[in-house]
Amino acid sequence: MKRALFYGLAGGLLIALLKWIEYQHFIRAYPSEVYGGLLALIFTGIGIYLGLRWTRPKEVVVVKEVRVREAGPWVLSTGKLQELGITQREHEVLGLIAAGLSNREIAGKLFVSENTVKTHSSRLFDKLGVSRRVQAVQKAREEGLIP
Amino acid sequence: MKRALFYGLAGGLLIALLKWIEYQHFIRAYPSEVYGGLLALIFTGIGIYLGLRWTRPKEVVVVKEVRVREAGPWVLSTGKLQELGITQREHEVLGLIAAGLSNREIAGKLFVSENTVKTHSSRLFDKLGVSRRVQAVQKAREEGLIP
DNA sequence: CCGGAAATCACCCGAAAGGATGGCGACAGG
DNA sequence: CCTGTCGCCATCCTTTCGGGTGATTTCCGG
Repeated sequence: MKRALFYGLAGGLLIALLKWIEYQHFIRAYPSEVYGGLLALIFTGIGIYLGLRWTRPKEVVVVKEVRVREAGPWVLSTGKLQELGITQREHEVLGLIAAGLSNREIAGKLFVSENTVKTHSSRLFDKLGVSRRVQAVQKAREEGLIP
Repeated sequence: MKRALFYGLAGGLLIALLKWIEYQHFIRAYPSEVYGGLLALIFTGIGIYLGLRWTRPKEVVVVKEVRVREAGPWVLSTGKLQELGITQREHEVLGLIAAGLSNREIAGKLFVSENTVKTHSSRLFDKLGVSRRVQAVQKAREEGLIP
């Protein structure tokens, strides 16, 4: 729905723009240059957006130094995750919260909106039974959800 | 897989469409439209490529594992404390922050006002070179200021 | 094909946290 | 005595968080 609107608008704008240019006789003076250049720019932008959007599912792994105690390379407690009903995305957000990132930074890193990060973290806090991020990090560490 | 099929089909359809258009001599009637469409397609592709190219490095999988021999029952790094110029009170506040307490709770526990806690934590963040409490906890743990 | 889980996004609101500045009393060392 | 450090408190302002509600899209399994 939203996408349709977006494309509709973009298309409308494009057409209007072209019309205007046509009226300015630019199109007759530099037909392919102006027209093509604009198209190229606009669609390059759209391409970047689409590329980022559709390839998102590629695994996003955070560069992180894992400090291991001699007990071994730390193992994620998958059981706890399921027991608490924590989804991958939530777990991902948890990791970034523990890394000290703000919601906005997390949103940037995951290519989603800040609102999304907030819902994720809210649900996360719920499932962990905490109400602040520092507590969440503490709890998660205890439960073996993060290194 | 499903997506690949979809794109394949879409591509096929597009080509067929273009062929049909060509056949209808549309190319002669509306050259700019066809030209623009092609440009759009091409630059969308280029955009996708560029978008991926420039953002890819950010999600390269680099799991750096640093083995550290952290044997004993943890010892406070007094040196670091002095080096950073952290006072006892600030260190005390740091501990409570790491315990997941809010400024108000810390104030209650230390019998001081919330404002005082805030100045302490502010200075603490300054000395630790961070700006959020989760970061402070993380940093402090790295430096051996808290268990 | 339907229903539910998961992920996404939006908007609102109130509380918490953080930054900047300034003031005040105590106490130590030059 | 003067200066510096520390601890304490306040006020103002901005940003960040957290909670609540509702909606859409995608995908999976029955």
